Amino acid sequence: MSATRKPNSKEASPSGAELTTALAAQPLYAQVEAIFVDRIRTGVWRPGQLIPSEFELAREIGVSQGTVRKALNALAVDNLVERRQGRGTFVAEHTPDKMLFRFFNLFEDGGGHIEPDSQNTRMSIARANKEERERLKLDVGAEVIRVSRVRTHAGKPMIYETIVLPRQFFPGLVKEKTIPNTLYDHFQKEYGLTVSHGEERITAVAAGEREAKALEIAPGLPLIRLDRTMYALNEAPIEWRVSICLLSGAHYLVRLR
Amino acid sequence: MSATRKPNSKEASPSGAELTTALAAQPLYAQVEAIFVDRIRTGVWRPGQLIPSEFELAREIGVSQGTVRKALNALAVDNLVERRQGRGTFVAEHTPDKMLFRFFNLFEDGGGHIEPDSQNTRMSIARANKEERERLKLDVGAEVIRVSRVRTHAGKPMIYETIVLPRQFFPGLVKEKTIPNTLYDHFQKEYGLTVSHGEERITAVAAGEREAKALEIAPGLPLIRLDRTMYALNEAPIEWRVSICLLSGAHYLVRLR
DNA sequence: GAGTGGTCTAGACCACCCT
DNA sequence: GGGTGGTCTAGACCACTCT
Repeated sequence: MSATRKPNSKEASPSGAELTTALAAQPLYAQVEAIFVDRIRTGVWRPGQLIPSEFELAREIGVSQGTVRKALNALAVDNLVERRQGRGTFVAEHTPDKMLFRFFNLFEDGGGHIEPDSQNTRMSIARANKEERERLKLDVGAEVIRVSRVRTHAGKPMIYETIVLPRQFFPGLVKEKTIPNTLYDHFQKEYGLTVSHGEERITAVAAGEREAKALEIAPGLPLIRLDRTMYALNEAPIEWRVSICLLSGAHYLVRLR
Repeated sequence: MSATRKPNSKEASPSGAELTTALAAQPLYAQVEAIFVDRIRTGVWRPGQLIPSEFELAREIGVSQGTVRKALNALAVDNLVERRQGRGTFVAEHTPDKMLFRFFNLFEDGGGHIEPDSQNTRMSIARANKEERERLKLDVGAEVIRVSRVRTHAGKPMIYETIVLPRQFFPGLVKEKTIPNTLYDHFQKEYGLTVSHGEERITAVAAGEREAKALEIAPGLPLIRLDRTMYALNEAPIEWRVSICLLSGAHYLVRLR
C-alpha cells in the first residue's frame, strides 16, 4: 500500500479535530464544515470575530484552500459566517435588525416591514407541563421560564405572545429586570446560544376572552395563530412561542421557491 | 497589450450566445448560467431531457469545466435541473408530486402531507378587472381565465379557491374539458411555462356566505386566506390565486432558516 | 503594497450508473 | 469498461479593503 500518489490521506492534524482518513463517511469539506460549526457553537470563535484566512485554516487543518473555501461558503449560506471581500470572514453576529429581518414575517399590506414594540411583559418560572416537555424535549421535572407580552405596532396592540424557554439554558434570565424586545440577539450575546433555525405552524383562530382583552378587540374576531419552535446549533429546542396576531392592514409573507 | 498570458479573454463562442469579454459586468459562471436558463425557458432544452455533459458544454461555450459546473449547481439549487451522479444532468420536470411537495404548505397536525382533490371546478373568461391587471401586470383590455373550485381532503371540503390566469399564456386552456387537479405540471407540459417562484400572503378571515356554503360550515368561522402570485422563468406573473382554507386538524407550515 | 475573498482554470481520482 | 457527476488539489489572476 504505497501512499505516494494518494491524496486525501492526510494524517493527524494539529487542529485537535479528527479528519476521517480512509473511506470517509462524509466528504472532506463536510467534515471541515462540522469542525467550524463546532468552534462557533462552543464559543472558540465568538460572534463578530474575524476568523483566520482560508489559507491559514487550510494549513492548520491539512486540506487545500479550495476545500476550506467550500466549507466556509456553506456556512455563509446558513448565516453562520459573513464573508467580506478584502476584509475576511466573520462569525455572524445576531443583531435586532438582522434577526427581525430573518425570522419575522409580518409585513404591512403596502410592503413595509413591521418593527413591533413590547408591552406588559410578564415572566414566571414553573415545572414544565406535558406539552411544554414535548415541545422542548425536556425531562419530567425540568423547569421552564414563561414569558407573556403584547407587541404593538404603530401604537396599536398587534400580537399577544407566550414564550416558553428551558430554564437550564438561560440561568440568569430570571434575575433580569427587563426582557429585551428582540430575544434572539440577547440569547446569543448573554447566553452564548445561537438560534439557527426553526419552524412555524400557522392556523386561524377566533379571539377568546384573553386575546380580545390583550388586543383590545371584540371576542370572536379571526386571528392568526403562529406556533413556533426554534433550535440551537446543536439541534436542541431552545424556544417555544405562540403568537396570536391581529392582522389589520398586514399579512404574513411566505416566499415560494 | 499582449493577450498571451491573459485568461478570460475567450472570443466568439460557437454557442450563439455571447460571453462578455473584457471587464465583464457579471462573472463568467453567471453568464453561463443565464445561457442555460434561456435554453430551458425557450424550450431548446425540454423538461426531462438529458443535457450534454459538463465537458461538452465547457468545450461548446469555451469555458472550463469548473465554470460550467458552478453554473449547473446553481441551477440545481433553483430546481431548474436535476443532477444524478453517474447518469447526467436533466432539465427538471414538473410532476404533480414534486409540485405539491414544493409549493403546497398545508399539513396534517400529525405531520402527514395533504393531497387535495378538486371538486366543482368552474371556468370563465372575462376582461381583467383593475385588481387582476395589477396583480398580473396586464394592460387594459387583456383577458383572463377565471377558475374556481373546492378542494377536498379526506372527503371533506378544505379549500375554496379562485385562480386567475392571463389568457394570452394559455391559448388552448379554455377548450379543455377538465382542468387537472395540479396546475403547474400542466402549465409546463401543455404551455411550456415553467413556474419558478412566487409569494404567498397569509391573513385570517371570517367565513362569508359564499365560503361557508362551499366549505359546508357556519358563516363567521375563522379561516386562513392565502393570496398567492406565481412567476414564470422570465419573471412574468403567470397566476393569481386566492385560497380560503378551513384548517381543522391541519396547519400551514413555514420553515425558518 | 500587502492581505483578503472571488473567479477561473487544469488535472487527478472517486463513486455511481449503464451496457 | 466507459461515461457521468462529485471531490480534492494547485496555481493564477482579479476586486476589494485597509494601512
